[in-house]
Amino acid sequence: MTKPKLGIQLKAKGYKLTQQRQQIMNFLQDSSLRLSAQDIHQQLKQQNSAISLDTVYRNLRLLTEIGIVGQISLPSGSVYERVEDQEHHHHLVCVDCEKVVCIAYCPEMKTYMAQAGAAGFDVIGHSFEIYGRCASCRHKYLHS
Amino acid sequence: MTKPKLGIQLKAKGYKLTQQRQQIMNFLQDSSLRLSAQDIHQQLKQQNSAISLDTVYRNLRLLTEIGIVGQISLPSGSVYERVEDQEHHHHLVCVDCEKVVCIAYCPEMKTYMAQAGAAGFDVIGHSFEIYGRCASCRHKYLHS
DNA sequence: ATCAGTGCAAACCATTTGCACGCGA
DNA sequence: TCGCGTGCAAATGGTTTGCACTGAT
Repeated sequence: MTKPKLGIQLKAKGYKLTQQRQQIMNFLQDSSLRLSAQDIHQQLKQQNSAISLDTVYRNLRLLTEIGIVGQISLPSGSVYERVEDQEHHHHLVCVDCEKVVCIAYCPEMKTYMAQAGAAGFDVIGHSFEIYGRCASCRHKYLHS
Repeated sequence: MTKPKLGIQLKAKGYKLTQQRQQIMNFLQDSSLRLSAQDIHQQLKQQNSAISLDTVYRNLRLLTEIGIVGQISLPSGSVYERVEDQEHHHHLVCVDCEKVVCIAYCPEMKTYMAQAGAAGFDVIGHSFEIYGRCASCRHKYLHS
């Protein structure tokens, strides 16, 4: 709504706004969920807008590189979410059920960024994920 | 720093202590780095202790399930580290030359871990990488 | 002696890529 | 029109699995 239109952001980087890219972003826009490439492909198919799986992958990759979406790696593959700079956050990832929970952004992260700057690094992005077992999986785990 | 012996931990869960498992753990023990299955396989091969890649995968999986090692998913695959390893550090990764620079462990990271605990999460491991361009690559980049 | 663990090769599955055609600017 | 973007199919690469053999207890 108040953030720059997708088309603008793409054009600024020299990319075209295609139907497929629009559809993918609409999808990530609507849902606050994190979706895999396959999820997106499936669901678009059910909306009668069949776009190829390759294209979904290609565009998720592009959108990730541009910084419009964020990629989260899981043992079974990656999931994606829309990035909003204002609401930057990180994740807890359950190694059993792969549930992903957001944790609040913590200003102390800046300590790391400062070190990066001191090392002469131009920071482009960063990833931070905590892996573990969620409460319910831990319960199952202890009883097996 | 005497933690339970590997053999004991395995036996407690009904698993055997095999040469291969011992070798893999020795490896993770020694190195403070996080290694991929392939890394471990390669390096063991160079030590004249050739164990099959499948076995490395199978055992890393087992050790992860038992909670002896932590698995970290990255887009290019998984890396593993010893769980008790509190003294690990994080990295700056140059997106151009792929140079990796270590940065010191920062106690503020505990703030995140605390949040994980509050969410009922059993922390097994975490991943934190800063992506950017190193000083020399930035120079080249600006002149291309 | 038994059965979990191993090696090998083949299978799997998410993701990437080469190529020819189609569509956005 | 021009060249990026797409679809298709085939390739890739990390990881898993079926099977027969080996080794730890």
